[in-house]
Amino acid sequence: MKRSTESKTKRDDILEVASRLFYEQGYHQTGVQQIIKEADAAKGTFYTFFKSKEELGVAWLKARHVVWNQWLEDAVKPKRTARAKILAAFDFLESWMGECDFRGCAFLNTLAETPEPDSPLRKQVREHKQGLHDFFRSLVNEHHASLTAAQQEKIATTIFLLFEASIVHMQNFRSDWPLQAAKKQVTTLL
Amino acid sequence: MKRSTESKTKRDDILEVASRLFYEQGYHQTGVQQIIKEADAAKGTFYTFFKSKEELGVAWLKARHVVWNQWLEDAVKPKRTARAKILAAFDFLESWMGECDFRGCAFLNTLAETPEPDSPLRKQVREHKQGLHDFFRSLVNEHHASLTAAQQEKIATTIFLLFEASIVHMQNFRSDWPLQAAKKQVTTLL
Amino acid sequence: MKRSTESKTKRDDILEVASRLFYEQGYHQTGVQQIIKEADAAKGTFYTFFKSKEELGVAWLKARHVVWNQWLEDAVKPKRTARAKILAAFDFLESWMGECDFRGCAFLNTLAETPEPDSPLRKQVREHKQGLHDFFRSLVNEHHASLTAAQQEKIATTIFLLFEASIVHMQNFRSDWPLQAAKKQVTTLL
Amino acid sequence: MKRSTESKTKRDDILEVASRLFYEQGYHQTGVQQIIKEADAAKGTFYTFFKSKEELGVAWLKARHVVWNQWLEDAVKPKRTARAKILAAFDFLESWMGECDFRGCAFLNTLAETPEPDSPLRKQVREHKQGLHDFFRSLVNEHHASLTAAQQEKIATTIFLLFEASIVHMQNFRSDWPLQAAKKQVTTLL
DNA sequence: AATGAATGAGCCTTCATTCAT
DNA sequence: CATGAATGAAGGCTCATTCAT
Repeated sequence: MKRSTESKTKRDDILEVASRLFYEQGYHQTGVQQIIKEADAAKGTFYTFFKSKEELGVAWLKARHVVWNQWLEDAVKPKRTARAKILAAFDFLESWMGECDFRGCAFLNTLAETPEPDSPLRKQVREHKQGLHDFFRSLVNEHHASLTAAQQEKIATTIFLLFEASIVHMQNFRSDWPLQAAKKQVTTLL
Repeated sequence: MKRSTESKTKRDDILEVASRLFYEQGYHQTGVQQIIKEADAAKGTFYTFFKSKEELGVAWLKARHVVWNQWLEDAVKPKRTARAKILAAFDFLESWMGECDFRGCAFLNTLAETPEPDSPLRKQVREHKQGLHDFFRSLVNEHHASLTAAQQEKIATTIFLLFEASIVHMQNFRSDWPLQAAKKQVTTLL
Repeated sequence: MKRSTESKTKRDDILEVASRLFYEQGYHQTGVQQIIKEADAAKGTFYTFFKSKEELGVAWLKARHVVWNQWLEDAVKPKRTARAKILAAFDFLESWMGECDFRGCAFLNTLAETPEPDSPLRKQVREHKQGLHDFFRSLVNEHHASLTAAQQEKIATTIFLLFEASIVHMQNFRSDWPLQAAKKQVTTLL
Repeated sequence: MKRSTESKTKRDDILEVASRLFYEQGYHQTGVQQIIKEADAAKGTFYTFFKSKEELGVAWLKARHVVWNQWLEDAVKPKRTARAKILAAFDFLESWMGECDFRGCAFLNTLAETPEPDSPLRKQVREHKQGLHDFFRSLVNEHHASLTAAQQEKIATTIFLLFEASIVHMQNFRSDWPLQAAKKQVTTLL
């Protein structure tokens, strides 16, 4: 029996539960005990699969990276033009925030929780955000193909920053006005 | 012995030490034990002054609000025009980030660490950020006096969001390119 | 101004609050902090009047002794015969138990809480119960004047024990059936 | 290594030590720290086996219930008649009190220490005492088979109450006179 | 007479991790 | 693979008491 296709392993259970809890409660506020309890696993089982809590944290962010990017891609795929894709990214933000358990960006939250800049967790955060920045950059380059590289970069980064700050302040104020303002501004820039 | 004029009270010691540790390590990662140890205080002394760790957290953010706003005001005061004041705010960000122990924004970090939206900590965060938003709004209103309210609001919020995201990603990437891009964009908007 | 007649001293406040809390929560479960807080007194004030928590405990039991005996006497006084007085004592138990905050006998509870037999608290308990035993003894002697001393003693002690166990098990079962059974038995004995 | 047959588990150590300390010092006066120290266990080990101190308290009372009932049964078993069994119960009391560390009834002490009537601890107390009441009731019914139910009940409850108060006041006065008086009275009733 | 800062041991509980089975 | 007993430091907080003012 190949587990990968037919059934979920205990490792998957743990990762799944941890992902939910890390996101909802924060990485440091979530204990290994709670994770294994909700995943119905034993202490030892946990450490069979993960060398440490931090390694689980990294696995979480790696999986989250894939999942979140898929969400973004799914939202953007239907659109034809680069401009429409960028705006669709902001629309995605709106629908994401509509979820009942919106707690902002898992990566930014982890960044804030993790002082040590060289920690494995922080590396995942940087990689993920690098990727998002690149995402906007290539779309802007496509849309504003005639602009200079410096001009393109300014616009791409602006959009990236507006996107990021929208997430943060929707989390903060529990309202979508930051997103609406950002979207308007982005429209102007394109 | 009049403590108010001659010497620091133990309460001040505790708050001072806690402010440093909360900022450097995060609120939840910092234990009461570490605080009192570094403040050279007894357990009981802590709870003579603060009903709970959370209350200390609130005291920290309240003090931080005052201190940080003073930094901003000091940076902005020398400038005459509203436009110059806004740009000076971004310059302040640059010098702030230059500090060896830059760990981003205490308020945004606390936001990320604190899932419960109605927690006293989160209230402090909202108040502080509301104030910063207002700060940019009034300067934009002054500078762009002839624009419609809606246009003013869009610009003010954009600047606010760029400011915020700059902090977050300077913390994330440990580099000032987010700030430079933001500043360029803000210059364009004014 | 004589405080004793005109106004309550802080000492009285403390003793009054402590009496309530000791009875409701138990002696050991009640902290000095809670007492002074509810009595609106300072730490130092507490120790001005009471050398220690234990001394306050003794003061509480001494006062309780007086108050409780007064209750009993008030209940018994209207009756003319010794027999009626004894039965009135059991009736008093019934009305006492009817109080919303009935928590059994302060003295027996303190006995149970206090392992050290020679503690000042335990001494108060013994004195109080000695007095109650004497109370029943003299009434039985009066009622059964013609019996031998040994016979009198057996009856008096039986009544005393039934009285005591009634209190304990009304506290335990939160019902008055122990009292009703005891009263019936006592009626038979007289 | 099969623990169940060969050696005592740490859980047993903890429960055993706790049982002694809870009885000797009282439930609330005994800290988890002291228990694990005397049981030579780690903090975490304690909470591997018991969800909370209260749960340990309940486990203690449950075990005590079994043990104590066994003592009683052993004392009563040799006797043939119901009457003799009842008197043997009081004799058991006497030998029990002779133990050097007599501290009264664990259940009654816990009752006195625990204000909250619906606490799990209080439930154990009620169950245990219910059982003891039943014990006397069935013996009285057997002995006084010809009496009415009401008469039986009065006698059974009287005996139960005399039994209980004997324990309490042997603990209080550190003497067996309460027991002797109770026994004499019980003899009269049978 | 009264204040409240200061102490440090102790409260119950959770932490991340190891390891023998 | 999987279990769960075992560890000991640390979590936030309360305890009874002292003492300088």
